[in-house]
Amino acid sequence: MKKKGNITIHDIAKTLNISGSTVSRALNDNSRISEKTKKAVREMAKKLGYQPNALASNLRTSCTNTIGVIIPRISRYFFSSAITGIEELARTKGYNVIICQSNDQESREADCVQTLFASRVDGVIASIAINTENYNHYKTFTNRNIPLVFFDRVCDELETSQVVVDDFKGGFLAAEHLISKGCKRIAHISGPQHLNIYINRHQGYLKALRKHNLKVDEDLIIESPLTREDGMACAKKLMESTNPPDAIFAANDTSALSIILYAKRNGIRIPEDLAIVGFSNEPFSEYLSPSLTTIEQSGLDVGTKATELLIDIINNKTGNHQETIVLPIKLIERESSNRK
Amino acid sequence: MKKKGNITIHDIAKTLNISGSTVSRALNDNSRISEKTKKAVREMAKKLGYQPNALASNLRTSCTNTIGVIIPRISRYFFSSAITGIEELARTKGYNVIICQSNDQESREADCVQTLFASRVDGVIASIAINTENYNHYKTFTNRNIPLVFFDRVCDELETSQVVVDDFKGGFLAAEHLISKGCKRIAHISGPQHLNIYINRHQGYLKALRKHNLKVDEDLIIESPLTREDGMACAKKLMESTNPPDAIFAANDTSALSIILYAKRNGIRIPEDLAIVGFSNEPFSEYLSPSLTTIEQSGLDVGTKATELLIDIINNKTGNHQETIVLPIKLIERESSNRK
DNA sequence: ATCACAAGTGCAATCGATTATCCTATTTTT
DNA sequence: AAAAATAGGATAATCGATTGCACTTGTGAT
Repeated sequence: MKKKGNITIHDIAKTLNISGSTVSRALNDNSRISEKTKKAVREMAKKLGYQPNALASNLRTSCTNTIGVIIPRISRYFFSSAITGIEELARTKGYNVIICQSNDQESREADCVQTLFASRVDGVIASIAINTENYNHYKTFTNRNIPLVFFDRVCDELETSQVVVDDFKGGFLAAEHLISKGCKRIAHISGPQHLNIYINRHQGYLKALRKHNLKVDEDLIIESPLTREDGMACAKKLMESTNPPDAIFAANDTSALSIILYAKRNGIRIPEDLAIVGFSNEPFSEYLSPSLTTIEQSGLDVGTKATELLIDIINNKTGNHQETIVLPIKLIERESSNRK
Repeated sequence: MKKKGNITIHDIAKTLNISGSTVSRALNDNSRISEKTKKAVREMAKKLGYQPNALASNLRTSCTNTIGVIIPRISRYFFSSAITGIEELARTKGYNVIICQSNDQESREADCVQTLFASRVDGVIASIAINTENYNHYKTFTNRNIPLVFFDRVCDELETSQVVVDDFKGGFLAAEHLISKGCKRIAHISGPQHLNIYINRHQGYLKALRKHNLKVDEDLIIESPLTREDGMACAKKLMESTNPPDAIFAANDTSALSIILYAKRNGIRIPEDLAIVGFSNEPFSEYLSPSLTTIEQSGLDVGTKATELLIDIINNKTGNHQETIVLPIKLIERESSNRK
């Protein structure tokens, strides 16, 4: 039995004594319906409190007007602002957004893929979990021609479009900035080297050193998962070595924070003894003491751009979609690197 | 636009030479189907790569296994961790989650309601936009018997279940803590007084003052939208008055942050001249200089609890659902109030 | 008048899964 | 052995919106 309170187009049709198809067309502003009828339908729809049933529409048209998002964790500022960008644009274009968090675990990421696929999303925007090394689960989408756009942590193995920030330039600017402050032994705490973003930050760092004829000391380069804890361990390792650095470029702000904490606890002066540059401009970076010099990347812009790209592909499925968009970054100078 | 390569139960039925209904029942483990048939169906489903079409199922059963969430903004840590809690539990219970942001605007909030209703979500978890004063749009859900649970910023006008933290006690503890540190003139920067959470924090503050026989000075209580900018204005107003406070309890960490910045710029020593307590324990609060004493509230717990409640209601629609769950808070003492 | 054509609608099939109801062999009961 | 019960499965209606096709009028052209 029909649930009361749920008005369908047929209820509208009945009260106006016209057919359901006419109501449907009127509501969709089809040119074959006269203005007069459209007006009557709209008014009656409003009067009855009609709410379209997206399920029925989706089933028929087999498009859900829904975009799926897979991210490592929503509680990281960069990702939550990316989602804000995604949501904002998606909603104005008439799409819903379903968000799944991988918690940076490959298996959870595979679950997310299944969930989004079962929901028949029209397209997917994803940023890869930090420990994902096998990308096969994403083929669920590519195999079935479901548009897929990666952002930030992208994957070159799959032929998709992607949106990234200029990590290479970020690494370059960070290192060059430290060089300009007179630092000679610049360490780098790098992220997992199977992720492009960390490779690029690393490469940018190397390029700056070479450009300014500083020799690259492999002992000053550490690969790290970039957590609070590991950042602390890296700081300790670097600063207790026989020939410690006079500056550190950390591949994210979290590990830069750890370094600052370590330095404070051990009487190392920042920036006099040790200058520090991070990456991301997390909300806390501005308020640290000393405040943290870092590379700003706009999650909002990345999210917006990725959505733009995705909707483009959805609306125009033909053609080769392997665009890579690189968004600009910006060095934000603060106290942690402000040597005279 | 139809995607080919999508296997339906009828494809399975055809290859096995049985009917679609049998396949459906087999996949749903219905007792009327023999084990033998079930096994054959499962195997064929796997072999063909069958993926159920949730849309069709949802339309027929008119339940979507989807929970809608309306929050002010995802980029605030409290809300993003609430979502993490919601997602986590929802997913293990077989629900999807659709998130909408109101951006703290009433009109956007009304849009979110429409969107979620059109998606035919099975239930909704919401936290009210800061400037919402009319709650009629939420009646879209209550009128149609769609379970609704509020959290944090709740609404007493509608008869729903809610999950909040103990804001009253938080306000009380914050003020009492300042009193215990010897403060005599304790100001309060309060939030919009149409929102329960701010009323309660305010009331808790008042109770602590009365308990300890401090007279309440209305000049020391300011209502504020609690933004960065307005926090600065409040600090200025309070500290430039003829009889400035020796402590401030701010209803959120953002305005507490503003106060700290103001004090630093104006040579006011914290906590010696001015002790400060915030509310929320934002991620940055720990790293401020001085670090900020504040009230910790767990977004994760609130989200989890709200989801628990909602799923309960969904599964048991009868009965009167107006439970209010109050979760504990905790005072976190840091430097900003650490007077001898 | 006759025909072609367009505007404005209605009819009925369709999307894929679910489910009330019906049907046909077996098996069990008396 | 006849009747009843049961197992196992098939049919067809259904959810609500969309859409290809057919149909009715009215209008202008021939």
